[in-house]
Amino acid sequence: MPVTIKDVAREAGVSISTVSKILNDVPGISEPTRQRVEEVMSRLDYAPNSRAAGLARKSSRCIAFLADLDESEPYTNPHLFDIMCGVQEALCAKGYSFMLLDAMQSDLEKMVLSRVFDGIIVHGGALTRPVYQLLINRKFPHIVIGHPSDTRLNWVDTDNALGGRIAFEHLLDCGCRDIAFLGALETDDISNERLAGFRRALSDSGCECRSEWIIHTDGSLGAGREAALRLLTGSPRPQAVICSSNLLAYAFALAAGELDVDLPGEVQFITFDRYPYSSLITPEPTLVQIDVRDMGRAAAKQLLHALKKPELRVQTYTTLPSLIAGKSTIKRQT
Amino acid sequence: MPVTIKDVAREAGVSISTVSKILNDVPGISEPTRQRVEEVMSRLDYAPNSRAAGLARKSSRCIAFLADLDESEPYTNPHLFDIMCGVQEALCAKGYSFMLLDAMQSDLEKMVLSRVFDGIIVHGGALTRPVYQLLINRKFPHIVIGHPSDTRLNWVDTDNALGGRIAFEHLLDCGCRDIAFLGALETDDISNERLAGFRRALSDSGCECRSEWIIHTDGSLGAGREAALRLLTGSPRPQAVICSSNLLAYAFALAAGELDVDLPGEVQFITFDRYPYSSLITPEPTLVQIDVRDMGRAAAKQLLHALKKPELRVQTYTTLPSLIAGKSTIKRQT
DNA sequence: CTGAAAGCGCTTACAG
DNA sequence: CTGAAAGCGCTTACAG
Repeated sequence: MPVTIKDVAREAGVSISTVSKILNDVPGISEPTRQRVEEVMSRLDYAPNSRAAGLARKSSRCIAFLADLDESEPYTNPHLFDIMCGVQEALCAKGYSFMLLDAMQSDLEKMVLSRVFDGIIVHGGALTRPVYQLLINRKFPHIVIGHPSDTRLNWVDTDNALGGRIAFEHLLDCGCRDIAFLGALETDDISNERLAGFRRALSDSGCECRSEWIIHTDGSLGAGREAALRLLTGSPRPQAVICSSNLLAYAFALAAGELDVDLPGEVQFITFDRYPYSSLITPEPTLVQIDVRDMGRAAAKQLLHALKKPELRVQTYTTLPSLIAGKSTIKRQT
Repeated sequence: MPVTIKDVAREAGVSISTVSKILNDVPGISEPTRQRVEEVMSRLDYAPNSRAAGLARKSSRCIAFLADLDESEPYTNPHLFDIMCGVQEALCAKGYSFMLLDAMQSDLEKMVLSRVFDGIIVHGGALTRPVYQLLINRKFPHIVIGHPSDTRLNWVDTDNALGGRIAFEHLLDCGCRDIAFLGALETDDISNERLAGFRRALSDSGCECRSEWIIHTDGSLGAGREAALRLLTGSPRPQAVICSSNLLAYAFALAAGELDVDLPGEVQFITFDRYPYSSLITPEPTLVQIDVRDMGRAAAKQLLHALKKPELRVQTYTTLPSLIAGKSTIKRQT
């Protein structure tokens, strides 16, 4: 039988109201009383029952995180885990707890109706039609991670287009003007946004955009290598290549090695994200890094904020991408 | 104002006791009553308030998962995420929810006292002294993932020694008798257990164990490559190498490539785990795979079981390792 | 088979 | 500054 608020009250010679007020930092308690009660609480190892408090308070101080937890996910998408960690961290700092839900498995509607959590953060990959309906119809507090097409939802995202621009501008700084883009599938949103940012920056700066230097692959190692071989043996050859993913950068470096093309002496390259493969790439790649953990933190903070002001609209890019200089780019002599 | 059990009772013309019994599948309700009440529940979109139910029932139906959520963790340890997914899956299937806790951040003792969750699964890396004390002193329901040195705790783990044995036996089947082991730090438990299993199997089968073929590295790419170069240029040269990690296997294949050693024609190799790097290794490695997601499931089930029988001791290896044949091993002509 | 009542352990007006 | 009381929304003996 755990110790309850009654035990504390009795032991301290006060009412349970007083104990409760001290627990919740309600002002208007005399200092001697507060001290006495706090002494008793710690002596008895008292902590308030969270369910009872939640019932009375009508809030669980718990936020759910909904994601696809496929078999393959942990290995192919470490970023998802990192986002989660960021969310967890920011919630914990505010006294909230973090509940993980699998999109495929959980009866989300029932959990929402049961008020198991006060709000939900939905990873873009798990935003199915029913989830969408639920959020809209029940006006349930939420943040989507990843820019959804429907603007009635609240969301945060990383600015991939800006990432593409930053990659371009760095190469420009290095003296490159003939720049190719090695991308993934045309249906890959992230790759496309990076490409779009690159293109816009390209035209802003008055550089020429050769269509044969914009390449879409299926994102695989094999396809990346072949595309890289074509780029490197084509004429004219670009001075630099933006690889839209880590794996494509790996493929690119592999192809350059086969052709004995010196990186970055003859051709420079840049990619995105430090993981999972950049540590295996030679030369160590310069990359545009996005702190997705920080985006997770931002999502959590925004959601907690929205809990107070339900009418608040959150639709924003968080956490600017930053450049991490490696050895795959270098200032060219002019 | 959400709909409550009272609303359902009124609308169905029964008492709240009756509704509650139907909710909890308590036997002794007439079929017509049950049907009427269930119709009302679904018409009103009713789901019982989980906090109120938990308060009355004195259980949260929630299990915590404690892990180190370092910045680097998501990228260096995808297995942790996979274990979590397994735990989540098994809990969800039993109507429990999954709460994620960071070892560095959360006030675990307070949460335990507040009865936020009914039990906890502790990832080995997060089993610090205070956590240990808490579990023992409060007799709190728990499962540790990874074999702790103190036997008063409940735990599950994978059988890494068996993995080492399986790797060895496969190579033996392929006709190799001169087998080296390329390991990580001498303080790396997993690597050591694999090594121990290998050694035992080696002596069981009467093969010779050359001490210069047991190599400890710091587990890095560079150290792995150097050790591999030494092994491959040494005399006598082993017929096969067991690489205790994915990265070491990558390093080994790299070194063989540099020396133009044909894999698996001249030397065979085998490693553990499919991720994160095996897809980048040429030839595609044969590997001993451990389904850590399944271990997560097992941990969750054991913990739920232990909730009913607090005196139950769980100390067991779950989920046998299995061999996945690749192209880095091959039956030798004899 | 059904229901009235006590109780789970808190919070929050409200009165003093 | 402090406390009595109502209430949060369920479950669970217990009585009928």
